[in-house]
Amino acid sequence: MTTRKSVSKRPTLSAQDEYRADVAAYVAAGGDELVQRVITAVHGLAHKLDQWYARQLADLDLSAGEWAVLSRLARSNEDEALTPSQLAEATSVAPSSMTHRLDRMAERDLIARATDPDNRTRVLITLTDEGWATFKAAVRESDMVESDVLGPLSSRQRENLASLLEVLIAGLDEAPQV
Amino acid sequence: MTTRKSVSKRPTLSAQDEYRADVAAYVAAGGDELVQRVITAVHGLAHKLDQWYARQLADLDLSAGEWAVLSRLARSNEDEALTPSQLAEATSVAPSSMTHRLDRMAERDLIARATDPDNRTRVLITLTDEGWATFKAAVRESDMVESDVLGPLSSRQRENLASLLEVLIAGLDEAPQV
DNA sequence: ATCGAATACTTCGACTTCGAAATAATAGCA
DNA sequence: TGCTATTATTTCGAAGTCGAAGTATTCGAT
Repeated sequence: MTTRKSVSKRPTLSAQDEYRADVAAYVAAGGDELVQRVITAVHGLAHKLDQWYARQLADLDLSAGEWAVLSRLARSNEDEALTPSQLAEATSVAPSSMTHRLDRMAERDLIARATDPDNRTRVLITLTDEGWATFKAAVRESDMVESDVLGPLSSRQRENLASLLEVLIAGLDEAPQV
Repeated sequence: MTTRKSVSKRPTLSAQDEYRADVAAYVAAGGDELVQRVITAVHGLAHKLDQWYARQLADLDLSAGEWAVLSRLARSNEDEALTPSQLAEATSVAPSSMTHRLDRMAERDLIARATDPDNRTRVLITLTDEGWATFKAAVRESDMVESDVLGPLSSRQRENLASLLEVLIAGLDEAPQV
């Protein structure tokens, strides 16, 4: 009985093993080790979180793109209304795609369209009560997952991590066009 | 001269301002502040990096998805060949999408398809020399951008940041199905 | 006041992705 | 060996996204 090439073995690497293999490959190809550890970890985390969000948003019948619109509107509904173009820019999508996305969201009464009285070329988008409720529900659900992810860190470590990341965020504005 | 409703003002918020506004909105909606600071920063960084990658990859005529395939193959070409399904899983895409993606990549001689001699149901994908060269070129380009992003941190801080993130990565395997 | 350029959104055609059904080959069991 | 269940990939139709062209409104110069 020879073992006949164990091709069917596929143990599904753990997130940690995936991470290590990725870093190794990037370093082997000429990347700096410390840089690759940080960047690969950031991507791995973001990606994993995105997968979880997608599952939770599906419960609320929202796509990631729709969530992005809700989220962007939620953080500036009172003071300033946003136009479709601004939403497209903010959520990294083409203006034409935003038109359709807003169509669907208006159909479901999550947002409302109104032409700007001061400039009738413009359309102003606002969150409806329904939209607000959906936003808050999503945040509360997500916060639970996110708290779990940060579970292994103490309060002090979280503070430390947040500070380091915020330094990088601040630095993003330095050299905008790379 | 009245100021007549400054609607046309759109100063394009800095990455830092965007970050702060997002955190504020999530906290207002019921999220934990420290958690939201970390998570929002991770997402913001990943998103910004993705934008830069997209620009660089465009130079090499690669989509983000094609890069994902190249990258996954590059880190395990010697020991194990991968099937389309495994690549689909690894890059978070439907198997049917992978079929088309591999079609295009094979057309450009970045990858090669070969039926597994041990199980003719399977197709094994490998990187061609051209594929390898493209992978390495992309890594070297990306590493420059990434180094810039980490510029504001000292070596010691980078090490600290990497360690904290790696704790979180390790924790992802604990509670897989949320 | 009016013409032309600029701005903002939408419509259109092409392409990518998805999920489900179809196709092909293997593995296990009688 | 022959039959059935399983595994793996591809094909197909529906939906989302993109860039470009189209439409409507405003702004500025004459």
